[in-house]
Amino acid sequence: MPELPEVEVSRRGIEPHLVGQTITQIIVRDTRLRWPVSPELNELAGAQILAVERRAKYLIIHTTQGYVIVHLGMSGALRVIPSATPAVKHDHIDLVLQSGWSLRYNDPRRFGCWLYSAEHPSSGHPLLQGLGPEPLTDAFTADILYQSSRGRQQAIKTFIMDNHIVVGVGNIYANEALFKAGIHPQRAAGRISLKRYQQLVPIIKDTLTKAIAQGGTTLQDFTQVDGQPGYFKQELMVYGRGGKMCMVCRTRLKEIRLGQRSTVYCPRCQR
DNA sequence: CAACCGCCCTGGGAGC
DNA sequence: TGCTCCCAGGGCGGTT
Repeated sequence: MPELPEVEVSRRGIEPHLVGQTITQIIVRDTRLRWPVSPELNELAGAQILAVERRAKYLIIHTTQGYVIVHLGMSGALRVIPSATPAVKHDHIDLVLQSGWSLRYNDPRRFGCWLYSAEHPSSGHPLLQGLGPEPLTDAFTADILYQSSRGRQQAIKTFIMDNHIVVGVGNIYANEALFKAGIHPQRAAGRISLKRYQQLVPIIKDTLTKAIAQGGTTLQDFTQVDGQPGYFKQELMVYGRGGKMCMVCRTRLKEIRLGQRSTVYCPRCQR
């Protein structure tokens, strides 16, 4: 399940294969993604790819004829493969390149999207409006979290997963970061001190950075663009370990549901 | 506005 | 072995 690290790993994987290439053809085998695949994509044949950017969990492919917004949803994966490679089940879209290679999108659950935007989507596209800061930039600070949380009763876990507050922190990394910071996931965001936010913010950055370096977290679906799994799963301290022993204090980890999401924490280490 | 909940979807695992 | 049920969850949109 792609969160920010997995999307960034995908971006880094596809970028060198895409930038400078001319698109010779777009093959859309199934238009039924989260929203119907933009028909305008068919007109990108002949366009040259200028850059592959990431904003939150969106990838933005810059071309000489507009922009493509790609979201991997829950189960989307991008691979770069020789163009003649036969398509398998759930291979919904190919971006065929002049190099003889294609960018191929596979998405069993079809929660992802491929949308066309004539203008850069950061300036006006509804999907990218109102997003919070990127967690791996200097714009994401303890002060921001502290200020925007004052007066809020919302649990800290759903608070840091809210894209209006900070983007890209999904369920896996929210669980992991709160464990490392020793913060109980149900604690009201508005009742956490600046000092604790000053501990939490570097931990979030560190967790995401480390996950990127490991190639992301592979649970079922995610693979890097060469098909290799990510290795961050080995680093997980709480996610997917409900009922097992805390790796730090050997207390049994608790599992609850918070905002419809499975939440695992150590009742002793996290207060 | 804050907070919550339903929904979209398929594969995989558990249970019978 | 094969069926049914349930769960995974990002993020939009609707409701309280």
